[in-house]
Amino acid sequence: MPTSRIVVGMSGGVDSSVAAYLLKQQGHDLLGVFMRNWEEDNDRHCPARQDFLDVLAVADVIGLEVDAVNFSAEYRDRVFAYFLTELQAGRTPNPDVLCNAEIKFKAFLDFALAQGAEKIATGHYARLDVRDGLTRLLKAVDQTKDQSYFLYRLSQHQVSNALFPLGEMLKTEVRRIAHEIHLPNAAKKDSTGICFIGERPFRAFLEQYLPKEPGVMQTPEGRVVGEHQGLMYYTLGQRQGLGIGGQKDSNDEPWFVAAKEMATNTLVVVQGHDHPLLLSRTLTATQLSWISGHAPEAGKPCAAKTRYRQNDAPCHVQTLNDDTLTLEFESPQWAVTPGQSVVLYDGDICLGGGIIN
RNA sequence: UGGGGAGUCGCCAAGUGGUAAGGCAUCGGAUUUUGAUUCCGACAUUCGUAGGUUCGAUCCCUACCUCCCCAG
Repeated sequence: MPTSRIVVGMSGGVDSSVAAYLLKQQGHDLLGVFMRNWEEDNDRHCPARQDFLDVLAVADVIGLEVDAVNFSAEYRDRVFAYFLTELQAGRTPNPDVLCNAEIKFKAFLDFALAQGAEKIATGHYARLDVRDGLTRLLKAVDQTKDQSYFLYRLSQHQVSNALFPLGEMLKTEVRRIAHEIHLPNAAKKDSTGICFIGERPFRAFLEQYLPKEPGVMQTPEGRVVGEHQGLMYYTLGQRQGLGIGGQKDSNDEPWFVAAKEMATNTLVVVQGHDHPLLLSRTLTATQLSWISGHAPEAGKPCAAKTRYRQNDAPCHVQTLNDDTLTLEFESPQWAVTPGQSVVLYDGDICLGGGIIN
């Protein structure tokens, strides 16, 4: 196998560490780069520091040259600003989708190419398959870890310059390798939370940027059952945090967010997981992006995820033009939420998708 | 003020003499590169207060406090 100059993005977690190790084994000219993309005015817990130390420790074990870059300004301007704007509009954005399109596979890719790299690599669980000059994005072999959902917005240029060494592997194998070669972070817990920002109390964090705006929670019939702290703090289908206790003359079921009425600052809540207002058979999406190179044909059966880590649901494209897509599902989908991404698949092939309206 | 009813965990709610169900909420954990959803676990030595009856009371009796309804 011909060796080439590759820059691998390293987060300090096991996945990117093992990805780096595998590339190193293949004999590539490898540079590991840590991205620090979030600066906090007064950060108490600074996991980024520990993460970078982990990267250094891993690099030491596998014999890797490392560097660090900081795209905080880009992240703030291109990802976080959008995140806040969407929330203010009452929608539920997925910042990680944008983070991939704007930071990891744009700012970072540009940086790597400028360093003379041929490709960048990451620890994403997804596969790439080049065919007829087109790079196809496929689901990971480990279906439980598949992250193609987060990558659907990449362009052919972006994806054709990427490598995903873990796409064919199971997470359990990755952990095993990490232990076998004695990586210091072999047992490190998988990271969760918004990428680069991390896990933190969501409401308290957002209050720093979006002031509270309390209003009422009411049923579709108009009965007031509580008070909310601001519509931007809630997402459709949310159960936790509503604080609605037992009601007189009511059943025992929990309450869920069914809708946000921005005009009246009202949170509409319904009782029961299977309430009809939580289900929808169709959706429309805009800001379409087709990683497969072209839009799917209308009427052709495919499958779609309306939220990460959901099973693909059988559906077909009803109508489609350059900027709007309508989908119809075979069975109603739960809590289809504006701002989230809908991603279409043809089997293992990720076709692309858009932002739900 | 007179008559009636009710006071059990933050909320709803069983229990009505034998030593406090359940649900919601909440908290903790698992899962998870989006705030979820889902799953698991924790959660009233105490039943408005003070006495009394009883071997034993949340459950019976008395007084008081509070709330609701109807009269006025």
